[in-house]
Amino acid sequence: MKSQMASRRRSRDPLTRERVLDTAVALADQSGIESLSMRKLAMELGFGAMALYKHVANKEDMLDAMVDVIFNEMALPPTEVPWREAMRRRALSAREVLSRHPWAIGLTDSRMKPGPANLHHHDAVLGCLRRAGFSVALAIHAYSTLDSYIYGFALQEQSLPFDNPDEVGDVAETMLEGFPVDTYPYLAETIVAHLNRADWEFGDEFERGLDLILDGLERLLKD
Amino acid sequence: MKSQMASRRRSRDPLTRERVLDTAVALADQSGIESLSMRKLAMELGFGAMALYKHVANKEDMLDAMVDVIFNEMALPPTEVPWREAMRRRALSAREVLSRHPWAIGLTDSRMKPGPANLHHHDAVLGCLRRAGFSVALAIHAYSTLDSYIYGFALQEQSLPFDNPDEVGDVAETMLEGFPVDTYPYLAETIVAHLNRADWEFGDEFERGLDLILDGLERLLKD
DNA sequence: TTGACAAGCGTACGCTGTACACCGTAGCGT
DNA sequence: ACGCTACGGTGTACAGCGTACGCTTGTCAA
Repeated sequence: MKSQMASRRRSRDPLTRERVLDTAVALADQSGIESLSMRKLAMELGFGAMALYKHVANKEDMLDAMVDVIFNEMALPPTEVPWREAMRRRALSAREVLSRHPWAIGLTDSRMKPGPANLHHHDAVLGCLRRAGFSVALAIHAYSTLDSYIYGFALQEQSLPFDNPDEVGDVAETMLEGFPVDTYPYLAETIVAHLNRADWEFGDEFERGLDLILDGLERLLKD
Repeated sequence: MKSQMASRRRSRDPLTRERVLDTAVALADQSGIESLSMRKLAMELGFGAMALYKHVANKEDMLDAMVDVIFNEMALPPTEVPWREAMRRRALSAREVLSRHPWAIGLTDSRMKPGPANLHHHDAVLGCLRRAGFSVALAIHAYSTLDSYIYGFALQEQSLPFDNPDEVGDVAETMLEGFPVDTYPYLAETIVAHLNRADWEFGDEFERGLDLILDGLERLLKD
């Protein structure tokens, strides 16, 4: 009789921190971080709002933990390949994860408290570089440059005014109508150029820039 | 008699959109964007909360406009110097502005509506590159790579756990106490290395990475 | 059996953004 | 000179937010 009751509500298994965080991430993915409220999250889980606070100190703490959850999704640099390929794979994975969870990027705002997954990731990346012969200073430099690029690209990608490649043409057209071509001649030129290349994907730029940076780092390492 | 009254309150001159935006930026700079509320902003200006809405459609609109205000602060690439130097100066200016207004970085979240200053800036940068001989595709590539780096660096800088170079030593020490050295050996190594270099500034990394990217772009341009 | 403890609930408080009705004044057409 | 309109600023009100606090209930140890 008790077990019959248990299956009435889809979420009547007990609440856990993990379940809270995973659901919060899912909700943020589908509706945006700004619309994620404790009440809605609790309702989604089938509990009262205050139940969450038994598993999470407060919303700040929850957001920090959510960031660590998505850090956990990013692939560590594989150890069995040369540093350049390892860094490349990690970067691609990081970008992919960040574009699945775009809200995580802006969340670093004043969020200067790294979680364990974050620390572990940092350690793995630094280790990969050090073992490949990078000095401590050069490893920091490489890391800083690569991560700046990765996060920055994700940030830009997220704020593009289109969501998928098909829309590029439409957006370009409406933009051209909107503003005077002679005020922004180069911008206009660029947009027109993309009207004719329906196959263009902003995402492809990522690997080109990444390789440019990796080339530079390789050169620095050789000296 | 009227003019005597006029000087009673420091803000009794009429409200303008510009005054609203400037004060909002100042308030965000000093107390963080998350504590910027319409009521507090209005009070700072010496008006009722709803008075703001005569000059700003809503908070979203205001935030968009604030971003454009800080875009206006960033130096355009100068036209009288070669492209590489022009890009370099623009990048340094952009970073400086973003580090004075850190809240602006995270604000691009879903803020895919560029203001006029933003568009003008884009146009100037693209123009600088095109005039220097970059093809449209290469100009986009260069722009995307540089801006990703600039924004990403600002993002990272903002989320560092220290606010000025003097604190680096202290933070490093407390971090080392906090976590097991053998769990994060490379991280620990890196921290220790910085304990001994009190003169290190994360900001210096910016120019090194920037030059690395500019080197790469120069090579691409030559082909 | 008792007693402690943990999980979840309900209510309430102070804060937020902003819709709406209202008012005084400046400027304009007549 | 008169009246009208439009505009800038105000006050109130409402729904939604994060969360402090006290309560109930179920579980397990002693």
